[in-house]
Formats: sequence, structure tokens, C-alpha cells
Amino acid sequence: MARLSASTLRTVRFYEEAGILEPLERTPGGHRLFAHEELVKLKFAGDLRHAGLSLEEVRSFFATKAEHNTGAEAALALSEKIDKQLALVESQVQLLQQLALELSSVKSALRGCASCKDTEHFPDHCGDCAVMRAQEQVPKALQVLWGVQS
Amino acid sequence: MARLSASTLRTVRFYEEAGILEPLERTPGGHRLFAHEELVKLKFAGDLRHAGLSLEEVRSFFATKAEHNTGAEAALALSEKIDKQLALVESQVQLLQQLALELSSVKSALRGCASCKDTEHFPDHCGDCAVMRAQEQVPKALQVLWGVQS
DNA sequence: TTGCTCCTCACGTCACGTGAGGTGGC
DNA sequence: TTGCTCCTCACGTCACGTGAGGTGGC
Repeated sequence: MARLSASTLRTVRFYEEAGILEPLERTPGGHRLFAHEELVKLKFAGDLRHAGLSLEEVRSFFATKAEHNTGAEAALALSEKIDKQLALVESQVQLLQQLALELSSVKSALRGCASCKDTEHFPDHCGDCAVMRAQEQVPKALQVLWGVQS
Repeated sequence: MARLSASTLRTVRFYEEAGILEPLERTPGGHRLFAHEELVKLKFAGDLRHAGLSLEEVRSFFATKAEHNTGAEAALALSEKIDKQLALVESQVQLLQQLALELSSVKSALRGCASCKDTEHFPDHCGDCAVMRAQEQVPKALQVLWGVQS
């Protein structure tokens, strides 16, 4: 299980304790035997964890169907949870893409520094250096990473 | 600081202990006074944490410039770190978008269940139900969330 | 003087990581 | 019989959360 997914033995055992996975049975020696379905679950749980859900939220996601009495109710409840999750994923993607933009702009702002031998402005007065002053816009990340005020 | 960013007092103090933030000074009563620059740092640190960096990695990111003797070296080192980070962010976005696709396909697969009153197949034999068999492709997430085998 | 905010310990929590010491299974 | 893998405690870690009890600052 652990090797077939991107996780570890500890994680598999932890997820079992959390009520997310369950072995089909144990060997007489105590080794866990899992159905193939549980591997799919483990991988998907990893994806959801990656997207920021807590283990309790993952468990709740997986338990949705069983918590309802009819197919219609269960499908509705699951769809609603999915909608919330999709909104979350969407905003995460936005954040990450915004971060990528920031980082890229820092990179391009630093291009002019590749041949810098200035000892007058570097490292404490880069903001006064002509190279930096030529920037149209100083990204916030550059203020933090390079100590340059706008 | 805490209220102006999306973080908490505890986080501000923790980041100070981690060497990421530093107050300009303390009032005689011990209250921390921060420069405006530190607020920008705190916000950016939050973005990087959100993207999966550890506090130590954030600290290292912020310390890059000071660890080099010339502008050229520092700019090169920072650019390299940014490249690694950009690759990471990119793969995160890919993962999240893949997850969004999976979730969306589950939603559309469940559309046919909105009026389900079937008690023969639900909940244990949905895989045999005509609605499910009509799916061209059963997403893996549906196997996990709805107990349907492909 | 009254609130509200911030202070410092210090213990709790979440999701595991990491041994220690032992046994299973091919 | 020999390795390698898995087993169960149980303590450690990272990034904070959450009081307890006290003081600052307008």
C-alpha cells in the first residue's frame, strides 16, 4: 500500500486509526491485507490532503454516501461538498498563480543584477541603484527579498 | 501586525522566534513595535507557507541576499531559489487542477442520481444501476466516494 | 479608573516521522 | 536459516492554537 501510493506505512496505519482506511483482514501474524479499492482511496485521500483538507474532512467526504438514506439525498449532499471543495481549490490555484507571478517579476527585476560589481549600493542601498530605479514597478516580493522600498 | 495580515499574534511571535521577523524595538512595557516592511514580509511569508514551504525554507529565502558578498552572486542565488520554487508551484497547480477535474466529473456523474428513489441498487450496488453504467468513464474519485467499481 | 490589548510561560493538537525491540513470511 | 518487511508502542517534530495569569497603554 505505502509503496504503491505516494505515502508511508505510518500514514497508512494513521489513516486506518482515523477511520479512513480499513484492511480486509489481518494475517494470523497481524499483517494488514487491503483490498485494491483501499489503495485508490489512499491515493485520493492524499490528493485531498494536498488540497488542504484535514483528515477529519477527508473522512467526512468519504462517509457522505453512507450518511444518507436515499440515492437522491446522498448525491445532493456529496455534490454540495464537492462544490465547496471546488471553490477552495479554485482560490488556492489563484493564490499560487499570483505567487508565481510575483516570483517571476522578482526574477526579471534581478536580471540587471547579474553582472553587478557595485559595492556602493550593495547590499544596503540597492533601492538607490540605477538598475533598480529603472523598474517600472517594484514587486512586493522584491521589497522583502532584496530590501528595496518602493 | 496580526490583524493587518491574515495571521495571528501567535504566528507573529513564532516567526520572530524563527528568525523571520524582527521588531524595530520594544516599548518599555515589552510590546513589539514593527516597521511597515515587516508587515509586507509577514504577508509574503504567509504566501510562501501556503505554497508549502517550511518556516526554515522561508527563512532561508529571506536570508539569501545577506549570505552573499556581491550583488551578482546574491542575484544568481536568489534566482535559482526562485526557479525551484516556481517549479514547485507549477506542479502544485497541476495537481490541484487535476483534482478539480476529478471532482467536477464526479459531480456530473451524480447528476443522474438527483431523483434516485431506487432502493434496490442504493447504496451497495450503485455500480449495477443503469444510471451509472451509462457513464462513459468512471472517475477514480467516484469509485472512492460512491463505491462504484469500474 | 475601566477595558481592551498585548505580554510570557506552558500545555495541547494535528499529521505524521523516527527509532526500539520484536516477529512474520517467503 | 537468513533477510527483509511488517508489527506495536512510544516519544519527537513542525507550526501553530489555546488558555492562565498578569500588565500595558490610551
